[in-house]
Amino acid sequence: MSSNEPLRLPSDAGLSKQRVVVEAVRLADRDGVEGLSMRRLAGTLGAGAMSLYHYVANKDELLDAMIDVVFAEIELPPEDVDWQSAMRREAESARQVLAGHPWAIALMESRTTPGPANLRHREAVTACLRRAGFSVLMATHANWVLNGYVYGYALQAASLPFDTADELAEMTEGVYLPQLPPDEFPYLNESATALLATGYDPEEEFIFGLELVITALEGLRASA
Amino acid sequence: MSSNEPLRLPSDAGLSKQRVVVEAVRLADRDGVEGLSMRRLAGTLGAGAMSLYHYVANKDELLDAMIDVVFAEIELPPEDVDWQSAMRREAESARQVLAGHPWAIALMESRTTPGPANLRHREAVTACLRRAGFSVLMATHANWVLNGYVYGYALQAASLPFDTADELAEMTEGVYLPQLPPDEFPYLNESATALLATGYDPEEEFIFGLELVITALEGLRASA
DNA sequence: GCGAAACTCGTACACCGTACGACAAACGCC
DNA sequence: GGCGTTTGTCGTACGGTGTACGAGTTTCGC
Repeated sequence: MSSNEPLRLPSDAGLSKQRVVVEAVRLADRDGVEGLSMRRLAGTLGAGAMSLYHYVANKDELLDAMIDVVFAEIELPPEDVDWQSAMRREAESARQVLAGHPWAIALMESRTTPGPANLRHREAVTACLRRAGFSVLMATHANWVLNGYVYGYALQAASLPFDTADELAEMTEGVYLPQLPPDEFPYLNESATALLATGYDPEEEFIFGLELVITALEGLRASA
Repeated sequence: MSSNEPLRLPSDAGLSKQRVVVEAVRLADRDGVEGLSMRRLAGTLGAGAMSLYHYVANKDELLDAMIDVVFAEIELPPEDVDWQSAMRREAESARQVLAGHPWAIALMESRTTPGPANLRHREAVTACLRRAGFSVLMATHANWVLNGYVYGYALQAASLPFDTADELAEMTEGVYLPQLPPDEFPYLNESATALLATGYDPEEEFIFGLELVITALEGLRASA
């Protein structure tokens, strides 16, 4: 290096916790969370590795902050519609966001302290349910079921190595079906074959389960 | 080290892929997956680190195998009962197993190729549903919903830093409630307070959602 | 008995998170 | 202006990681 001036990269305007975390999210989106190292992150920010520690206590705190950035991207349930529409919107938004940051799902397991965006989000969902007439207990149940379904769906979707229906068709034909001989896996074979013929839309699949859950919850809205 | 003989630890009877993977699971259960290193694993097996690579191509393959060991622990749905009872048993077993290996949930996201135990399991579940009268399409839907709920519940449960109702009460009173001032989080505060008063059983919570889903699916059993 | 295969593992390399402390720039205050 | 202090940067170093490589040993088939 030639001089002692900061040597900023193109879009650089000084570091900040915000900038560090956002860039970390971008890096994780591109290379996965296992490709995210303090040195590489610092590199893309045009800084030395140790400079990051001025904005983040350690890598764990960085990961926590990244998760909260992801939560902040999820739409809050709108307040001017019935609870079912509100939950649909919120859940679909969550699905999309988690699909865009697949690493976030795996990270959620190990980070135990919810960030501010997470809390704000839970508050808004709980508020929506309570105002719709759910009891405190039933709102807690509903929260568990809805979140469970959304996270679980995202987890399953993230572990599928394709994004589009075409890719799925290719994989099914070329990789999955050959692994499912009809004598050993008759039913899975049948499913895969049918799925190949019918086509398949992950968003539709999500909505199916979501409607199922929402409808079932509506039946319990007035219960204790 | 005094001599050139293998120097086996107590319960040692030679290495094998089985032994390596099972010990890895035990280590992950104790120290979490981030505490699982090839060197430490080799250490507990009384072997050199590089010896493991004779049974496992690399760490990723080890992780895949560990996941499949976990899947193998989950009960298959019994064949001699109605589909609802069978799914209840299977889901409850899955919940227990995943609660016992919390690291497995986070690992599932990144490992994209299902192991043999996983496949066998999916086959058995699909068989159960098909025999109960679900159409191919509806069985696929049901699989997604059920798995989604179970995984999502396990994910949420794993990210809670306590296991017993007592610990939860302590945490709620000492840590959570103080973070939920009534003016900023009125509804979460209300929930936490109620939860503290009523007590709380994670297994009951799980069963609530499970029954909800199973009942809703029963209504679609005869649909296309 | 001997060649080959199966198995073990010491060393080395590139990379990781981060403790420590040296350094420079910016700021508050006289 | 000067000058202490705080704020921010980062080079170096340490102990860890996964694993490539190859040398060593044991076991097995003939």
